[in-house]
Amino acid sequence: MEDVARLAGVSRALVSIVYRDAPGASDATRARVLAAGSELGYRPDHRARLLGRTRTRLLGVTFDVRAPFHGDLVEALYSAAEAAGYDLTLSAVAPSRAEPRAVQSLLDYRCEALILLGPQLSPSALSALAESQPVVAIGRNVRAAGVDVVRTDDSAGSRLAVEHLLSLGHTRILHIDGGKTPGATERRTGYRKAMRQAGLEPHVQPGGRTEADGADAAKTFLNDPPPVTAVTLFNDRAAMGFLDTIRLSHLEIPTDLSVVGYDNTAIAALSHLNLTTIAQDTAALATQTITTVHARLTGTPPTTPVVITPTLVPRCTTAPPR
Amino acid sequence: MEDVARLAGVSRALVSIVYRDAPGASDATRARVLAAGSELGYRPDHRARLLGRTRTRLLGVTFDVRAPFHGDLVEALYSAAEAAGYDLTLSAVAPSRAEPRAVQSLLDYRCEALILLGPQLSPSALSALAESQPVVAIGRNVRAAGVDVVRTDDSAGSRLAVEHLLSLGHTRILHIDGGKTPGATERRTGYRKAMRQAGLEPHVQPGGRTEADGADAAKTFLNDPPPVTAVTLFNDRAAMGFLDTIRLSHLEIPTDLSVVGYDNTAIAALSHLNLTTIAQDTAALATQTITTVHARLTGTPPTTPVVITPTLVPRCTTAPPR
DNA sequence: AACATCTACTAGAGCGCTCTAGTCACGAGC
DNA sequence: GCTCGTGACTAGAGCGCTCTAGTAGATGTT
Repeated sequence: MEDVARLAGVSRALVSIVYRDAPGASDATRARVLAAGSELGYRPDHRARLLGRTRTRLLGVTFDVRAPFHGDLVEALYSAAEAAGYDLTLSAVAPSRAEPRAVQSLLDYRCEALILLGPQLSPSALSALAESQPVVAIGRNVRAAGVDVVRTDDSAGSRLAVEHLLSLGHTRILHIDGGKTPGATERRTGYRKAMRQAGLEPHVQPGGRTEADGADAAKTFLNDPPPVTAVTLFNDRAAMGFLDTIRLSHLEIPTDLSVVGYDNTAIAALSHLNLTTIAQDTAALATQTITTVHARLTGTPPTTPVVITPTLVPRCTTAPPR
Repeated sequence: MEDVARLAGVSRALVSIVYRDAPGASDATRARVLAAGSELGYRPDHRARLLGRTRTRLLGVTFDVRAPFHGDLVEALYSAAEAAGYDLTLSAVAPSRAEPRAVQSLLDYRCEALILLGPQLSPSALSALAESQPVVAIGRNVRAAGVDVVRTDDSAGSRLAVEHLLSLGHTRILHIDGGKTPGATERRTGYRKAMRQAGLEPHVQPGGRTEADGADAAKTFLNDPPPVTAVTLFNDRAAMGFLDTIRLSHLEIPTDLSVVGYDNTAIAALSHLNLTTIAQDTAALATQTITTVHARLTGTPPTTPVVITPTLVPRCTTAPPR
């Protein structure tokens, strides 16, 4: 910076002004400084820049490197953050890198706020984090003091799935749940409510959130087939594993069995899978998250939980029962 | 920091010493400072800490948020970096966030080096980046001045796949390639060489790197089935799309057709897919990458490309031809 | 007793920026 | 001619650390 200032024949402060696009420099000087800067290959040091400010405009995000849905969400968050003038720093959660570790590394970078995708931390751990900075949990309906929640209305999502199947003429519908995964409870109870409201008996089979869980569920299913004509699963990943295993049996999809996923991940849309699913509105989740964070940071206590309405994406794994 | 120093009755410098685990403080004082620190919830500001140092020990990583293999690699990189005393900062590449953008944001954070997973940038763009800091490309065999390469021996990987199929008795083997994806050329030519060496005629069908590409390839394949008994695909994702579509046809896997993937992603191992595949050694790729970066940063010019040998993971999608 | 050598600690500069509080020159207004 | 305002620019402190140089006191050495 010093060098740029010298080359342009101005003070360091003016270089700062020019690079911040702040008022207080004539067009001629501005051009001269920028020319000097690019000649020397100068780029302002982002960290030093933040050091002096109270506001860093840096948001920390934890995500699961293995969850395709998290990938979609991260992408949406980048756009939403940029639009609001925030910067994102990512920290991955993986089998060998637990969530507390991922969070700690974000804290070291003095993020202004923490955005946690489907956090598995206990409510008390989340509250403790929320004491030092705003914390937003996406996709998990957690009640923890000081923690804001932005999520999809999973109960409504399950209802959409059930109603879609009802409208096709199904009456015996099974739900294979997500176990303890964030959101699983809501999707399960949403299914139960929708079934009861239609005067039908709900049936829930334990499942999980990975392809392997879905495949296992399919084996259990095939082993002693319950008298159902349709299945709703916790998410697309599980649905994928389920479908793959079912295809190896004599059952035809959707003729013998209709299947509905959840999340509308990129994979569900693939022509060969063509999975009927419930779409979470990632763009809305992302912008609402940033809005919430911004409100917290600027002193206005935000009203959460923010609940986004999902939509049904009918594709080819659902049809009227035989 | 000031507050901690005051509470512990010492100078700021001593607090620094204690938190850096540097010599020069008595055990008693050390304990007192740490107690004061935790009472006040003090955590050193990572950014400010790096500011004064020439070495930041911060490595920037770009990865594709949609590629499961990148997820595996990121995880391995975290461990390798930590073991060598480096810190990682991630920057995602996504449809709405192109690679140059991801790289720029890393540069703003003054990373000591850039680690690019399967970069799509041109050699000249890569060289330009390498002028200001070390650049390592993982998984793409690119020749660009100053750019180090750490990759799997993809040619050997393809050979492994072909030899595995030969040993089962296959002679008519098709390769569905990865188009312009990094690594595709090596896998394609490796296949061709192995076939010719066995006195067989290579057959290559254009493909791609996503599930959709694999599914499309399967449609083309089924439309006018070539007289082959086995198929090797560019990667597991394409293999997955391919398999899903093939399963809808009359063809049985592996009885009528053997299929080999590439990458050994978590999905390939799932019981329902059970895909025979070529495993890239992510741990080795990661540690070699960190070693290379470290060598560059400490002045020793590293010898690259570093080429890691892949291994065959036989599972249930390959069998002797009918 | 005089000096060297440790250990435990502190003062203060410096990292690369931004920000506040100026200075200075020029022109407008009365 | 005097003030006042304004645009263009600068000096210097400060952000939260680390690092160098140095002090004070205890211990060892001859």
